[in-house]
Amino acid sequence: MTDAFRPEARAPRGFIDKRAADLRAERRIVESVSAVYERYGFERLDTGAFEYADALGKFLPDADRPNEGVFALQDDDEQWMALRYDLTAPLARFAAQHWETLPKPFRRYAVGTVWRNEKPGPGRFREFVQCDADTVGSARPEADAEIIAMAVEGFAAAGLPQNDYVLKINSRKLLNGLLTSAGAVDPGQRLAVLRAVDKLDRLGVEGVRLLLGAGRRDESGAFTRGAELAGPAIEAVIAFVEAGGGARSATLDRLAGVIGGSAEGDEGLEELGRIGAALTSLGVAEDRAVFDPSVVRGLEYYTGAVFEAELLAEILDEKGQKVRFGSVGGGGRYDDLVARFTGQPVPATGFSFGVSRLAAALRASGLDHAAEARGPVVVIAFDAASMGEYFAAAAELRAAGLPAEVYLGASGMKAQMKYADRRLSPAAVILGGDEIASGQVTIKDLDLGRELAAKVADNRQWREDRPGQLTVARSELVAAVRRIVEAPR
RNA sequence: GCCGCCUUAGCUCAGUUGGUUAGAGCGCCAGAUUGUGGCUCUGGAGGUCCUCGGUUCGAGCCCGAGAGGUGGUACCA
Repeated sequence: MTDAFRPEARAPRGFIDKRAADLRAERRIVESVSAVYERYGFERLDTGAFEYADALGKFLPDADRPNEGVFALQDDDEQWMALRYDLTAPLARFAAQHWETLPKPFRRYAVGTVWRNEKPGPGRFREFVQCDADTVGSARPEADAEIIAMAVEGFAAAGLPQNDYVLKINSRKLLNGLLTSAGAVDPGQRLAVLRAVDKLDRLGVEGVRLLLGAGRRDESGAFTRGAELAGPAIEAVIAFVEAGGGARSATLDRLAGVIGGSAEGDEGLEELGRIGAALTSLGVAEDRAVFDPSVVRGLEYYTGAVFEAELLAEILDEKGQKVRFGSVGGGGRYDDLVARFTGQPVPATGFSFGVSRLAAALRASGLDHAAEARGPVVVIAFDAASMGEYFAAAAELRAAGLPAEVYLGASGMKAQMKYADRRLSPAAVILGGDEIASGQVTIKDLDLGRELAAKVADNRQWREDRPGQLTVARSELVAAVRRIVEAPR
């Protein structure tokens, strides 16, 4: 027995345990965002956690395992399945599968857990919750505008103060036009330029300039290769990324000056113009949704407008260090995703709330006003012979809608009071021999007691005062407890 | 993946040039208080000093390798 195997009690990294308070915060976000989506006429869709790996587009032609980044396993028919890494790819699969019978455009929202097999960080998990809305089957820029408006409304509904978030909007078409006019034709070089542009907020203009040219060495000594653009081309790209800021129409005017002329760029400008007009009609404030030419987003499937939601409030960790949470939501237009399955191009656009990251950020920034989860009313258990009395009292409270439980541990009364205190119970119900004999019940208001205790230093007096305690007729139990539970704290 | 830093009690950490039985604060449990959560006092439990190997009479401390964590960077569909 001495050599018995003892597993270490720990969760895999990036997988976190969420307790009542965390879950309440997440649920509050999900419920408010879902309500916004439904108000805009989106219907809910749930799909399974697993998809075939090829449906996720995560199958390397030469590898016998799906690519890094997903959690994959082989079914008993040897097909590779993978846990979904977002809610968009499953939607594309669903839309392709049911395209003939769906009402089009198909407007759906989805709430669900997604999994990514990558290195975790602050606010970055390997299992997290997203809340998506997508319109499949509309190429109108107004569809994008509506998605953006919902995102802005969603953040407000989730409880973020007006000035703590912003939605940044850009278009892949602008970026493509820029790349062409900058003379970047090689796909690898185009990719390098996009990645450099994406880092503007983190590295600043000088860092981006280095990455567009020869490359950059960071403070840890690691070297990142640059895009090797020529000098004038670098300045053109810099002028482009710096054209953001201010009112939407002003940004568009500046961008037109920088990249006007290329066919794709002009197309992007026209679409952004229509998105801007629609945002104004929808009542989206100029400073909540802005055009920002440095937004790139992931590199794979976006084909037009791209959106990214950013928290503006500075967030400090327990040690007072600044924490970078990254974007708390993003999306864009992906016109080719459904075509992967059907061969027919289907225009689509959507946005995804990073619910878990947003909850973590709210928590870290103290914006999470949710009260700590209250425990139930605790019925103190004195002796086994009277268990019936305790359970009857708990049942009465429950029937009246008041959460209640009988203490089921083995400890004495003192420990039971401590237990109720730790559970943040509003009240303890004391049904000892004396009370039962006299047809009464003693109820202790734990909040009130806590308050009164602050003024009492002497232990004897504290014990004799029994602060916050009252004894009533047994028949008054529910009414008396209700008064305590419903009293304003 | 690459670079840096870190790893001692549940948590935060101290631990002298390598030298008996590895400590503190907080937390936890119990008692003072036969039926009362706070405060105070007293007592108690709790440790493969990350792992493996090496050097040494002797290693928490020195050396090597590995693992885990963390920060940056890369990637992020």
